[in-house]
Amino acid sequence: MDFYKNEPQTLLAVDCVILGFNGESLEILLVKRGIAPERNKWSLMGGFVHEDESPEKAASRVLKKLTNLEDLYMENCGIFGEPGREERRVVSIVYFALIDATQYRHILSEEYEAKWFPLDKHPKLIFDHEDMISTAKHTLRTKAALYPILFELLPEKFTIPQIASLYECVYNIDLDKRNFSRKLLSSGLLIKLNEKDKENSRKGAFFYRLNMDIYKEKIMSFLRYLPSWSVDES
Amino acid sequence: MDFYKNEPQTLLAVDCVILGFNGESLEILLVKRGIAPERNKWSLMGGFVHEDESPEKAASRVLKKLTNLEDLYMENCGIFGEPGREERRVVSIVYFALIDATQYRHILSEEYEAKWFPLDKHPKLIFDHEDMISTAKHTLRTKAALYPILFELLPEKFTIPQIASLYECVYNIDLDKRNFSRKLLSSGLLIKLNEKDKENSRKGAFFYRLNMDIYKEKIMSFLRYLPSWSVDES
DNA sequence: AAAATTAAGTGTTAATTTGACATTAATTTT
DNA sequence: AAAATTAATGTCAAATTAACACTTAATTTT
Repeated sequence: MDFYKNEPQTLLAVDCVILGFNGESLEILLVKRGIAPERNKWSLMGGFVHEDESPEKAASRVLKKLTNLEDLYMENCGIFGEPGREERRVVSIVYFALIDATQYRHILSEEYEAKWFPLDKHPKLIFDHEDMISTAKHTLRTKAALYPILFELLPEKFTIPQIASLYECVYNIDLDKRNFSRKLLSSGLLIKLNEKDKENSRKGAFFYRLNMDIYKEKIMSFLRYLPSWSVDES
Repeated sequence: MDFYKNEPQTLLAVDCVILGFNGESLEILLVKRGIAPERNKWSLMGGFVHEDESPEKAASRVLKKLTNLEDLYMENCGIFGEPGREERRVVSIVYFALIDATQYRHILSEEYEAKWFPLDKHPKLIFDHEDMISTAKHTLRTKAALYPILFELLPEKFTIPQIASLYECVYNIDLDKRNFSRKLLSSGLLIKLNEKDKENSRKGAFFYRLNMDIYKEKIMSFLRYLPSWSVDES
């Protein structure tokens, strides 16, 4: 049986807001668009959803094609489907992806003309891609307020000053590093390594890595208006 | 010019997880499906996205058709597009909607066979609609941990015991009402009215309403790892 | 080689917030 | 009028936070 015969079909695309952190500031990976319309203009990396794949899968595929990376942290952060947002009706599902800064420099596929830009100072983009970035930023902030996802932007081994400046970037604030460090350490989320990062300071800062068990536990653990104990996560 | 000529098209649908609160527990509004396949089985209210509307618009339309309510609080909470989730390939965008319990009883459209069920004890649903409810619950919890959206489930005038039991429901916990009340009042979010709810207790509890200015201010104001002051929300 | 410099990391303390519990207050029912 | 019920306020010790000072480990300059 063939159902829904008279229902309208639509073009379905994904667009990726690919974010990285260079230790100083957030960056976004943009590409020069390869197809018409708006060919050769800067845009988010995107693509159409194939017939045999989910949108999420499509986003992974597109990301892999550009960066050669798999299993990136990725999350849906909006759906753009206003009629008229492109010449032809296309509903676009937007994902943001977080990439570890230290790996990405050399992995870009040759196939695309791609470039990292400062997140707050990038070229004009096609269609409503600027709005997509805005919602991605917002989702990132909301999510990172509850879940320790910003670690996805850092290498496996990172220092506390690194995390601090990452949080400062994302929320556009100044942190008291001393209090921040103490708070972070008391969470039990970090495991101290016997090794220092000498790149960024004379004294050098100890490397840490994530305690994945605690990482998973921490999810949903800081709910406002609620006592912090025992939230049933079913 | 006609772009994207050779790209595949797909059926795009919306499904709505409609939640209400009856003072005691959360409820979900389900409908008996009107079309094949799976006709006459219980399901989420849904519909196809028309050619001239955005998915969000489609969800509003579908919601209005069922409840006659407009401007409901509504939020995307997932995209279900695995090939094989239905007989035919359909990508479904899921929204959850929050409805004020005191209004909804008499507004249901005659056109649909719809019924409120306890959220934790509802009939089996078609396709992957159960999963949709799970993600809706999860999104609700995450969102409500940062934003005071649960008020959307209450009437304009509400009492503190009402909010407390709502939070108890959503997070499946017991609250110390005394501490909860103190915390809530100190947020400045509530404006005390000169009127009591006598329905639910002998003494009666004072009604409050939301201070919308503070409500908007509160957004993003309780960030873990960050000092609570001055988060630039641009 | 000593002194200056830089940024990391640890301490200290007062103020605030939280959690646990007790009491008082307003109303209806008996 | 007493009993029952639930709202609302109060108390206090413990925990957490914010603000600030100091020490430490290394490198660079003199």
